[in-house]
Amino acid sequence: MPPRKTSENAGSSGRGTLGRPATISDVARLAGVSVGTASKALNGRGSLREETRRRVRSAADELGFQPNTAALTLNSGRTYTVGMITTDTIGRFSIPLMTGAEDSLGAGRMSVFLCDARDDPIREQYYLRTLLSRRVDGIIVTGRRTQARAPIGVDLPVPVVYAFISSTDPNDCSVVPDEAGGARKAVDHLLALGRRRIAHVTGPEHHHSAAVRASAAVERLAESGLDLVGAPLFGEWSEAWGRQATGILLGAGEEFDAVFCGSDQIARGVADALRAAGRRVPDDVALVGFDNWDVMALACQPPLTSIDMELEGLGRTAADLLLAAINGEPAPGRHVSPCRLVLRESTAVSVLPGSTRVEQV
Amino acid sequence: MPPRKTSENAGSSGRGTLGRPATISDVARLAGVSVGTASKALNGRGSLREETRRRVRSAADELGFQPNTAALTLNSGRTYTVGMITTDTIGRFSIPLMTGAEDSLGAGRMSVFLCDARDDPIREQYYLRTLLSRRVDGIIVTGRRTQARAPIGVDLPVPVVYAFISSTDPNDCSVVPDEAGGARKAVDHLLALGRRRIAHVTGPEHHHSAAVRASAAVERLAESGLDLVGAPLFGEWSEAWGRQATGILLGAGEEFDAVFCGSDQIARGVADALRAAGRRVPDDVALVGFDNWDVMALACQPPLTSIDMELEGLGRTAADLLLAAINGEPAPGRHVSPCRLVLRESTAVSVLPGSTRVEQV
DNA sequence: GAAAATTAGGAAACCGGTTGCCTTGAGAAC
DNA sequence: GTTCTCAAGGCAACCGGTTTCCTAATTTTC
Repeated sequence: MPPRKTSENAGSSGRGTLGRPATISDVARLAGVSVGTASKALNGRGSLREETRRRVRSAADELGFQPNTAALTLNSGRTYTVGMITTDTIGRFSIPLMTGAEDSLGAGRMSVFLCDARDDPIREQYYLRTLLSRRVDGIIVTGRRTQARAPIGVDLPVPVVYAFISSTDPNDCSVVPDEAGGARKAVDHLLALGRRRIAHVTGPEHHHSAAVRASAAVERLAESGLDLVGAPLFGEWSEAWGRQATGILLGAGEEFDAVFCGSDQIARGVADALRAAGRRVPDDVALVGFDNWDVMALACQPPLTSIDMELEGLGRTAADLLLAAINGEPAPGRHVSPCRLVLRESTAVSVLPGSTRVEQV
Repeated sequence: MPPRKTSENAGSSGRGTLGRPATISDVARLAGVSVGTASKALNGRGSLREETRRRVRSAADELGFQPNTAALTLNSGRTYTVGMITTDTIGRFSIPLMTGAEDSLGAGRMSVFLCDARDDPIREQYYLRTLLSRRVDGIIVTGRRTQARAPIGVDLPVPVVYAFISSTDPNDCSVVPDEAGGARKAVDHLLALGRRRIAHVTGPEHHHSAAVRASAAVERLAESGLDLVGAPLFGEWSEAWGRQATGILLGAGEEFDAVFCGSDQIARGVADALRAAGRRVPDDVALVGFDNWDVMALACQPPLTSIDMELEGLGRTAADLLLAAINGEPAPGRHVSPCRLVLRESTAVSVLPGSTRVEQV
């Protein structure tokens, strides 16, 4: 019985290295078995002689056979792919989140579709449709702000996990940093150092993170019967604002021995302005930042004690929750994950320059 | 003639919104036509009555039908997907590259697989196999350093474009910034300001970018019959090194009226140290950085003139070249794309504070 | 030596689309 | 009334795998 198509397989040369990738038919033909048998041999199914399996395997090796994922998807229904949508531009916060998520997913042999929606709802919906059309197994939604946002879609056919940002629908699964807890840790630390006159400089009042961190700080002080020095100074997330706010603090005449800042950039501005004004950090004024952004915290003079939101861990957690949901074990609700205090010279008088210590909390 | 499978479609409710996504069979059934006809109706093929097309389209809308990409892939051979491998961890340089690439690719209705190889050759090869198994239409390789690297694979069945980094194989397609040209622009600018005693502080001597930028600067000065003040100061890519190098320069006793720095971080360190030493920027010493990293350049006192490598444009170019190669028009070789000088106060005496001007070059 | 049990591997359906070819039916031409 | 034309749409092959079912050959059993 001659093979039906004699046209293409006249020469057996070069199929594996050149031209189109090898298919399982190529493997089967080379091994002298049927396609079904080849499939069984490669997947350890069916009942085959060991010698046959070996022959098929070596044929596959020779041709560099890699199963076509589209075909696998078509009859398993699974794509082993998840979509990751950053609702706003990929930036400093998204990177560790993505890295962490990619880490967990890669270990689970999942691939990641990257979508950058750039704060544009239309792009967001476009990407959502694209991902659904590609039948991703799940979706991770991230963003630059922790503030809750409207769900990206309702009744979606795949599980969705929100990372860093959260969904306004309490039944959605969100993973967020415990910013309030982080702020409390910062104040705790300053209090433990014996500082009692603590000021707070942070970002815009309408910014969720600024508001949460500020009120947590105030609350923690109140628990110790203390007040903030002045009101929280709301401004921008910039060094320039840090410098400016320091001027305001110094000009107000009220003494202060510590400043808790809403971001490392602000803290750095404060540090520069304090130094320019002749105040020593940490001797006269202890300083704590937020974000633990290495570029800022380490370049600051002196290096900055800061709160780390552990974004990479957050990304991993989000991915793990998504994998669980894909496997039929969803964990709806807000999952809050703790922040970590990172000690550096800006609060520790006796630490050697350049060293970094992490407090166990 | 009753339908063969009566089991599943007893109730017509909810198919579109719940359960598994609608297939073209669902659409065909609802519209009362065959699957083939439904396909033709939705794609504008074949010869059908307009009324039939409308009926099918509205059935598709009602069910929220999105064609299964795996099925499309299977018979077109194309996945409309490209892989993006960052050879080292996703970072500050990768982001604009990715954003730019994603921009061009998204416009071409391609999706992007993100792979973070973290400087690990094993991860790199793992991801490469994964991408090939998924039959991506092409691959973009990026990295943190511009230095040429060994090709990620040989005789790959899909086109590859290297962005920012380049391949040691001159037949591969690479897109790289013209760092030497950027350095020349920086020196040009300082010379145009009348500065003649220019120093250079930069990163590690063994780092490709540091070496290229330094020798281009020296060369440009030589063309004007000038020498650098002292030798290039090679160190680290950090603010601390910028401060330290400034100390060296000041201590050497040789006068200088400008410093060209290998990075914005270094430049910022230099600016801080100069100010601490009582030298005014730009009046006494003009300062040019490299990278145009907004966080550094804008927070610097005064804001920093810098060289922008236009990474987002680079990413777009890489994506465009990849798309061209996918469509059968490869453009092998190194493609060098120009840098841009961004003017700020650190070199421009009469510029209003806070404003940014871009020189046309 | 014949019937039963076991094993190895092939044939074909299926996943969800696309497309070439063929059939059907209606209107036009004679 | 019969043949020809052409539009409309159905049928089935195909893409590349997996899996179920079945057949053929071998071995076991009595």
